[in-house]
Amino acid sequence: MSTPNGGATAPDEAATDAACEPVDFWSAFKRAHEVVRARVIADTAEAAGLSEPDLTILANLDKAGGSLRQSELAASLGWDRTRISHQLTRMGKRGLVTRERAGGVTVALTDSGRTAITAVHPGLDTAVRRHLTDKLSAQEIETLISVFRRL
Amino acid sequence: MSTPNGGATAPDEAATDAACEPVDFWSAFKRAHEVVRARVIADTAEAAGLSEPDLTILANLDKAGGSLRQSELAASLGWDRTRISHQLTRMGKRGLVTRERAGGVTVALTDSGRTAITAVHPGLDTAVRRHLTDKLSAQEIETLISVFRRL
DNA sequence: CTGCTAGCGTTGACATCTCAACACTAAGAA
DNA sequence: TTCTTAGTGTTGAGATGTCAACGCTAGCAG
Repeated sequence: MSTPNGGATAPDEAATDAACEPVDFWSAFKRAHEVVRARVIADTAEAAGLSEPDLTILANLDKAGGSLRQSELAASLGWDRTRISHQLTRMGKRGLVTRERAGGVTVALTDSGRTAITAVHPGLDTAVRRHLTDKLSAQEIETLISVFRRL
Repeated sequence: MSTPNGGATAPDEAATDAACEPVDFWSAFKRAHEVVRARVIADTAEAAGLSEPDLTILANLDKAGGSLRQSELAASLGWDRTRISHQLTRMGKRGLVTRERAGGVTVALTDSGRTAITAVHPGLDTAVRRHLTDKLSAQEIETLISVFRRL
C-alpha cells in the first residue's frame, strides 16, 4: 500500500480506504448532502406543493415578520440579485408574495404565502430531525458544528 | 418588532444555540457544502473552461478507462437517464464525448475530452485538499466518514 | 439644470435539472 | 410469427441558476 494506515491490521475495511483519497471524501460529502436534502424536501416542500427555493424564501420572510427589503432577503440567503429577482417573479405569479416599491423594493408574504409556510414549518423541524440529527450522536453533532464553522 | 430575539442581537454566535435547533444545524451543513463546492469548482472546472457536470462526467469516464455504457455512467453517478442524456448531448456538441450505438449506447472520451480531464485531474485533488481535508484533523475526518456512511 | 456615480432591480440568453411522454430494442409468451 | 413486457434513450416543456447588459433612482458635483 502506498498509504500507511497506521498499525491496525484491518479493523475498519473500506472506511480507511475511502479516507485516503481526498476526492473520495469529498464525493461522500456531496452524496450525504444530496441524500439528506432530497429526503427533507420530499417530506416538507414537495408535500405542500412548494419547491425548495419557495420554501427557503417563505421561511426567511416569515422569520423576519412577514416582509423584507429585496436586497436584505438576498443578503440573508447569500443569493445573487438576479436569482432573487427571478424567483420572486415566479412566486409572485403564483400568489405567494407581493412586491412594492418603497425606496428599494419591499417583499411581503401574501395570505396564501403565510398559510403555506405556517403549514410547513413544524414539519420541517421534524423532517430534519428524522433524516439528520436523530441519526447522529451528540458528540458527532458537536464535531460537525465545529467543522462547518471552520469552512 | 413582533419577533422576540431573546437577549443577544447577534444571529449566530454561540455554537450551542445553533446546535439546539436541528434546522440551523441543517442550514450550516448546506452552507458548508456550498462554500466548499464553489471553491473547488472555481479552482478546477472553471479554470479549465468546464462546468461541474462536465467535470463529473469526464472524471468518471477517465476512471473507467475512457468509455462506459450510458446506463452504467448514470448508475455510477446516481443520475437520472434524462439528466445524463441531456448532459451528454450538450457535451457532444462541444466535442468532449462521442456516443455510439452498440446494444445500448457507449459513451467515450474524445481526444479533446481526454486532454481536458487530464489537465484538470491533479488540480482537483489539490483543490479538495486545500479547501477541505487540510482544514480537518484526522479524527474529524474519521468522524465525518462514519457519519456520511450512515446517511 | 445638467451630468456623474453608485446601488438596486429587471430582462434576455443560455445552461442545467426534472417530469411526462414517446421511440427503439431485446427477450419471452401466445 | 405476433404480442407483450422490460430496459434503455430521446425529446419537449417548465422550473431553476448564472452571466451580461440595461434601466431606474438617489445623491452629489459642476
